[in-house]
Amino acid sequence: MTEPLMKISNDATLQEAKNVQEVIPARTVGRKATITKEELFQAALNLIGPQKSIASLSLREVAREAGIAPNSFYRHFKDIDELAIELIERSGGVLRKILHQARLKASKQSSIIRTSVEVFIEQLNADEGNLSLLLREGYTGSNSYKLAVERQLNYFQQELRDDLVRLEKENNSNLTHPEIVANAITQLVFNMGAKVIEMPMEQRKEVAEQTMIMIRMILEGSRHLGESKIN
Amino acid sequence: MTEPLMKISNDATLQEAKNVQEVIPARTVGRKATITKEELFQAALNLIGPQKSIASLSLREVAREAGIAPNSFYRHFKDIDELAIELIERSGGVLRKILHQARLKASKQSSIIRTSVEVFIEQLNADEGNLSLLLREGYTGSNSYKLAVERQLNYFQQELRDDLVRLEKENNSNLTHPEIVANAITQLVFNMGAKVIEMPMEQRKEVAEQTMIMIRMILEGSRHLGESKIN
DNA sequence: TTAATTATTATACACATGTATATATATTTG
DNA sequence: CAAATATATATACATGTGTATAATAATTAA
Repeated sequence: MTEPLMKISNDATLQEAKNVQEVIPARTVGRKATITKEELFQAALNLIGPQKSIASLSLREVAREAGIAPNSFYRHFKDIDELAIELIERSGGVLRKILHQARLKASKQSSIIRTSVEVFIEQLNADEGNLSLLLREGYTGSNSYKLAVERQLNYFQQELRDDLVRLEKENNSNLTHPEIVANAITQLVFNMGAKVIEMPMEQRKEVAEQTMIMIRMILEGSRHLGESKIN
Repeated sequence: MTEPLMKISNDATLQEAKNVQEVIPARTVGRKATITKEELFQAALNLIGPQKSIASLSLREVAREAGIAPNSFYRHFKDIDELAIELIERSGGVLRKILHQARLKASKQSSIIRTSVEVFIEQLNADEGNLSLLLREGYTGSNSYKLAVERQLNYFQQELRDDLVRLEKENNSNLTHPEIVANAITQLVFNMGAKVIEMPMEQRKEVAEQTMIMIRMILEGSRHLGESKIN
């Protein structure tokens, strides 16, 4: 990044406006925003694909896609990075909501697995943007991206853990290390998502079935590790 | 252009030192190469870190790091992409060799897990470049990067599978779906690697222990799924 | 309406990139 | 030794980038 050669001294108004806008979305004066954050999010999501990560997005690209002048971008985000972080959080929220609902519907344990994995894959079809974003940015990009993704995965993991414990109690079974179980499942499911994202439908099914077997292994293993203190 | 303060021009010793290069192309005429592919690999590895992926490497950056003029790059690779693919393959090879040796030393099953995971982490300390490369490029970047990484993980997975089957036979145990088991373990271990890469040592230990528990769950689960056809 | 206010765009600049072309230099062959 | 030739560098250019500064247009308060 290039350093500004000279700082402007008399645009305090500009900064003021930005802060106000961030805290109080209801402006009382001035021109109405003709472009919203949401539109910029969408533009970014359109551009991000299997090939393109957030890190490789340029401000000008996003602006172009959104149909605005490059500089207008600054009215909404300080940076591409700032947009990225907010986008990750948005995507995580959307996703968790959907998956949690899916798990709520499942009452028996066998179907919690199937339902979760299947909903996950469906979601992949419906809205690739959100997911592929999360899947990728956890591994590449700046530290702050990773932290943002990790936060989302932690939410997911914790909710899964609670569901698992509840279901096991209902079934009079007993998991050892439920957090670790939830962690492992989260990893495998998200990995599956990343892998599957560019596959045709038939192949997706197959990978999904394999992932379900893995999950069953983990659950079974977790129950048995408790019994027979091996290794 | 003021960049190259240091030239390598006639530094034959340096080239000699890096002479691990397998096959010498045996030119018969013309000027001797003063810079090798290996040096370009190293330059790239130096630059790639937790923050920087191959995709974000520029040709000029690599050339700068290697101490050569930008255009000299073309003598060895057509592209940054071409370098990337070869680098991925190189890294995969290095890594598999090390891990396979670790597994050979293990005779009992309990220690195959521990040994593999620990060697993996050690390797992370010693040579972050190779590993972080593989860990990242599987999820971002062009399709060809992903394919290259997938190829390496498949090798790894297959070797692991064979080892597991052999060990289970020796122990008179019996795994169901050994390929799936190997697949799951591979995913978890590589994920762990990616996560652990920026952690301090103490924390690494802890994550490693958790991963071992996951692996044990999978192995236990795999044995028991065979017995009691549930779900 | 008019003036004030502010979002958007236009223009401009310094810099980094990939690479085409030309040139210099080191090494081997004759 | 000199000629041949492979390799490295120098120079240059079109293009893309982030962003500073100035101008324009839309909206609201007066």
